Amino acid sequence: MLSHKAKYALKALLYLAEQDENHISRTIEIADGANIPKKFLEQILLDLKRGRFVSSKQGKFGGYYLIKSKNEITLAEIHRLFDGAIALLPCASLNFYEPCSDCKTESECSLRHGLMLIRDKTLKAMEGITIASLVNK
Amino acid sequence: MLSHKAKYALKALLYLAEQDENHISRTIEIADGANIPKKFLEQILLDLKRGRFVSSKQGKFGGYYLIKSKNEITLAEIHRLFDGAIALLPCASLNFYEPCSDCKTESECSLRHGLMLIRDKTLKAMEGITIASLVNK
DNA sequence: ATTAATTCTATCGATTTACTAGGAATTAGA
DNA sequence: TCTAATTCCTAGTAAATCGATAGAATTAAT
Repeated sequence: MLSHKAKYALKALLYLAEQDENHISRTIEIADGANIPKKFLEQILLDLKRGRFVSSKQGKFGGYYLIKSKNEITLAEIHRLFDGAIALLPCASLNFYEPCSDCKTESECSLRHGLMLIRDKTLKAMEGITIASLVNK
Repeated sequence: MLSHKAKYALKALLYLAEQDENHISRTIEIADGANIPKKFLEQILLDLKRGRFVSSKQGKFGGYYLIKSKNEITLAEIHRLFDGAIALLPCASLNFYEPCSDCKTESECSLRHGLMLIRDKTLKAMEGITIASLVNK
């Protein structure tokens, strides 16, 4: 399941994607528009900024705007940024790989092979969902 | 990601699937064989029993054994039993459906449609992974 | 009865989650 | 330069969840 953070991030990005080019959205505006607790959203937007999905203008009349094309922001990326690995176990993960601590024979985790199949399919599906694909759905 | 419980459950089922027909496995035997904390495994086996994947014989010479064919136990079922919904949000779930609380227009959650596509693909993949398919991998 | 096993209930500590609070830093306009 | 509006940053917190443990009750074979 997605965390609230990830869900809110998607909704915030969706909100930003729906605005006119060059429009700068204040946090409060996004919070109201997408029904997200404002202070919580602040943190999320900062995370999205660190992840280079959005950028911001500070001070009066400041706010946030997309810096990545809505066609290029995928569910997979947002999942990784907020909720980490897409694979079901660390030993089956590409970006968050860690060996199993409880597998007797390191390289022969009985679950790994099957879970890597799942990961590949899930990942492909998640890369197919972009912010653009969600707009006006 | 899978919880430890779900992971241990899969490993326990795998262990049981590898035993001779009619063999009854004690908890301690499974725990040692699959490297699972014994007391924790107890709970997991009880959950698996409630889920009708295994059954048990009590008392001396008691233990656990599979009552469902290893071809019919899928990753999807184990995920649902221990970790709940396979979908990324409750509003996109088949078995654990709940409406979003933060979506303005109930039936028009902006994420729902995309997440249902993911769910369908992930579910299909997870239903393809059975205990039998994992044995000797 | 004794022994060895499952079953059941309760609890614990640590971590994570979902927020909230308060204020510092930054910017623009009056 | 002052003020208002905004982002940015650091803590803190209540609740839930997770991973695991403890111990007593129950059951069955000998």
